[in-house]
Parts: sequence; C-alpha cells; structure tokens
Amino acid sequence: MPELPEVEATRRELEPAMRGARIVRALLRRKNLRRPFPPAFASRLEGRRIEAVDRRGKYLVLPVDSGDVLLMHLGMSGSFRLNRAAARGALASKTDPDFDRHDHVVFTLSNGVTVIFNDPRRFGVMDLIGAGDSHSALAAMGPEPLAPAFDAAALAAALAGKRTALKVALLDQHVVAGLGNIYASEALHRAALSPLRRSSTIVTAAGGPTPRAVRLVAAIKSVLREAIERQERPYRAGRFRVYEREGERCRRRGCRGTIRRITQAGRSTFYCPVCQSKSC
DNA sequence: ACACGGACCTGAAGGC
DNA sequence: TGCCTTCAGGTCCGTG
Repeated sequence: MPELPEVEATRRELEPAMRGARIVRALLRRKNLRRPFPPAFASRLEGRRIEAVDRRGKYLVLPVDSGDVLLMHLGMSGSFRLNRAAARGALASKTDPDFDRHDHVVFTLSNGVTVIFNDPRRFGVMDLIGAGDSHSALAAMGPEPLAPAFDAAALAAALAGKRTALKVALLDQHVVAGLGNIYASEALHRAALSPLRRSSTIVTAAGGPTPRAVRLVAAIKSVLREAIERQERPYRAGRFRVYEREGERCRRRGCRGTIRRITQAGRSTFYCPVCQSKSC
C-alpha cells in the first residue's frame, strides 16, 4: 500500500508495541516474499531486543541489540496488525487457524504482543543487515524529503542532465526517498508543474535550482506533511486533488481544467492540463 | 549512464 | 453464474 505517509503511520503504530521488547519468536509461514528470507532470518532475531523502530524512505528500519538491523518494506499490499490479546509468551503456530493465507510473518514479543505481517501480493521485503554492513537499497537512496537537507539545490543536483519526465523522476528513490505514484502526482499538481516536463528543465545551466525547483520541493514537503498529519490509514479515496479524479473538475482555485489520466513508465499519472501545462 | 518494458503476485471490479 | 481483461499505493532485472 504504502508511500512515505502510510509507512510513517505504520511506524508510529509499531513503535510503542515493539521498541524495547524482545523477539521471542519469528515465525515464517512461507519461505519467501518477493525474495527468499535471508539465511537464519528467524534465529538471528529470536532473543534479540528491538532498540528502535525507524523509517528510511518506504523502509521500516529496526536495529536490534546484536547489531543486526531488520529491514521491512510493505511492497504494494503489505500491512501489519497487532494482537495484544495473545497470552504472554504463547507462541503462534504455523497452522494457527487465526491466520489467513496472506499472514506471512509473525513476531511474538516478550511483552505479549504479536505482530503479524500480511501481504497478499508478496511484493514486500524482509531483510537483515549484519552489524557494520550496508544495504544496497538504503545506501543508494536519495534524501528524506522532510529533512532540511532536501532542498531545491539538492533536487536540482539530482535532476541535472536527466531527460526523464519529471513525474517518472520523482518515483525514482535515488532522487528523493518515499514518494510513490499518488504523492508524485499530487506534488506536481500543487507545484503547478507538468508531469511530462523534462526533469532537467527545472535546473539552471549551472546546475542550480530554478524557481520551479523551489516550488516543487515546497510542494513535496507540504503534501507529505499534510498526509502524515491526517495519519493516512490504508488508502481512502477522496483526499486527493488529482489522483483517481480523471474527468473531474480541477480543484485549484480559479482553474476550469479537467483532470486527465495518462500512462508514464507503465503507471497512471493524473494531472490538470490547464494549470499544469508545460509552460507553467 | 540512461531509459524502457516486462516480471514478480493476488484480488477486486467491470464487461460480456 | 461464470470467464475474461484490466488495474492496483513498488521495485528489480534484462535489454537496447
């Protein structure tokens, strides 16, 4: 499901239940998600204390007291649920009838909470980073969009020389971390920039930011901040200005445009051809 | 170094 | 009632 706001909402839900607890048992109800679980996944976690529940881009990052770091990604359809009613110390079994067929991982914690990872499409990821090691996905990831370090100069530097359409570039996690298909469209609409515009056109000849880059960074930050504030629970329609609004009137004040849907890099883009024309 | 298309999965929704 | 196609909030890999 998730883009950054939903992952952050998940993090906030998991943190009070998981931080400081020990993993008594890590039950894998199948041997892979998108990829196989790493070797000794369960045994490296069992007995370990969870020191933090952090987020980087769309990844949940959980350092444990051995120095390993548990990395989790929700893919398209992953979600967690907590079962606080489980008897303290009781261990889930693989064949427990309470599980549905998409409950793939069950963490039983020392505080009696059970954390269940459900993922119908299995595009999710669970991985372990060894103490002191780096992880390719994290190492190459672009800046956190809400961090001060993500500013117009940083965005310009990432887009300099890129011929790709702006919308496609915003989905590239090397450019900025955490944007997905909804908020890339939403941020471009807020910034009044065409999703079809070539990325390098918001960069000056010297590689610096143009006013458009300044606008786009501000739009990305505010769109994400507002979504986090709403504590977006699994996606509800009706909160977006362009996403899934094909054929509807543009909601920008004074704009009479009609939202269009196009395909870019195999994914739907929604935008208003009037207030997001290529000349904006 | 790009840029694009397809692959990976299941489920929901709509057309016939 | 099917059965078929299309679409879905994300990466990753192979090919030009």
